Amino acid sequence: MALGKDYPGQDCSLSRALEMLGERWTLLVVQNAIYGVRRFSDFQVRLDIPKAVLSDRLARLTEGGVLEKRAYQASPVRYEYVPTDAGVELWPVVYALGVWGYRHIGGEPPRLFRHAECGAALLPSTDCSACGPVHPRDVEMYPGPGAKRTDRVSQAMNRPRRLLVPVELEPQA
Amino acid sequence: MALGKDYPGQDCSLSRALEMLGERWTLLVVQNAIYGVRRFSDFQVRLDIPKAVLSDRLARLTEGGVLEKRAYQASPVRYEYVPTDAGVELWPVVYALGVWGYRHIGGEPPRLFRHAECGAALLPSTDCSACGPVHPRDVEMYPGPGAKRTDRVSQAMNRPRRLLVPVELEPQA
DNA sequence: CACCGTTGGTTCAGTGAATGAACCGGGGTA
DNA sequence: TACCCCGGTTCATTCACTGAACCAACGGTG
Repeated sequence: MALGKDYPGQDCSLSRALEMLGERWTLLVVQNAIYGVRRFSDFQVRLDIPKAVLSDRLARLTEGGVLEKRAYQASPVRYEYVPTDAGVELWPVVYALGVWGYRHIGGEPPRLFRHAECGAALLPSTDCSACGPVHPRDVEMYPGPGAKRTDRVSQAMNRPRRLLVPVELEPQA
Repeated sequence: MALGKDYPGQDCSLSRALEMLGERWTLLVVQNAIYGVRRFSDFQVRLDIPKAVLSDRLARLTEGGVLEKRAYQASPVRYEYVPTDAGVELWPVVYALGVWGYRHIGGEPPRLFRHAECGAALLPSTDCSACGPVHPRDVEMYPGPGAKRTDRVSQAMNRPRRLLVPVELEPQA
């Protein structure tokens, strides 16, 4: 969406945010990063995203300070992409858009969220209905009736789990 | 972004929301509709958006139930686009993305927001720091240090005003 | 040693979408 | 009559997305 062609002349914070996040796939990558997806191949499996686009999006998000790229092993060197603080602060955006999609476009919710400390559901905002504002690390995600994907990464995410905790795959059968 | 090419196989509410809202310009159109912009030419002046794209976005948002198109006069027939309830519910999304853009990309905020009843600023969420959740119609917007646009529509929006109230232009000099 | 699998990519041709300029048509207004 | 406003449509060019093929480093297997 952006890539050299910005929203020219806009004085708006929203347009600046969309420069970074508004391209196709970008916000889905960020969402999955918050859900704990870390590795190139895991993003690819879960999103069915063309490799060239994923490569571009990860690079731009890294450059823009939303994700951090780091080697999690040497020889062979392998990379993971971890949300920065700025990335974690996109949780309200991702959640609000998801709630809107569920409410106004329909279908079953594929994932539900509750405050891990007290078990209460989140509001339409990311606040806990009992305790108020909740950091995403204290949010537990569990599968809802709309969960349909069967790839290995999605399966690993189908157990109740906290946000931001890295997804670990089962060793392959 | 979408237009026949969806996010195939995604079971996610976010991807469904992005089908409707994720194309270039779409969220900026929604934002301005919430700010009170109503007419084709006013969107165009404020956004510097190509007419063909604006036409497409307004049609898709109307079809998707985010905006309602209605004639505000006959002879000559003239149309306005007004946010539906579903459109108004995008206020938290628009606000959260704007806050993120301001915090993490920088620049001065072009607009500030306060709870009209009590005058207190909004939190990073759309809640009032004193009173809790606030409907957008009770939010007052006023220009911040980053307001730069000089077109007639932006000028008309530079007085403190409630969200959702239609922008009325001064008769031209 | 040859070969294969995994991870994390790049390259490239084809297709679809955005851009910006030109044009259009129904009414008012001078 | 001529001109302007509003709300568009059309079209050639440019740009981005897609999907398939390819690549390279390394480890493991026979």
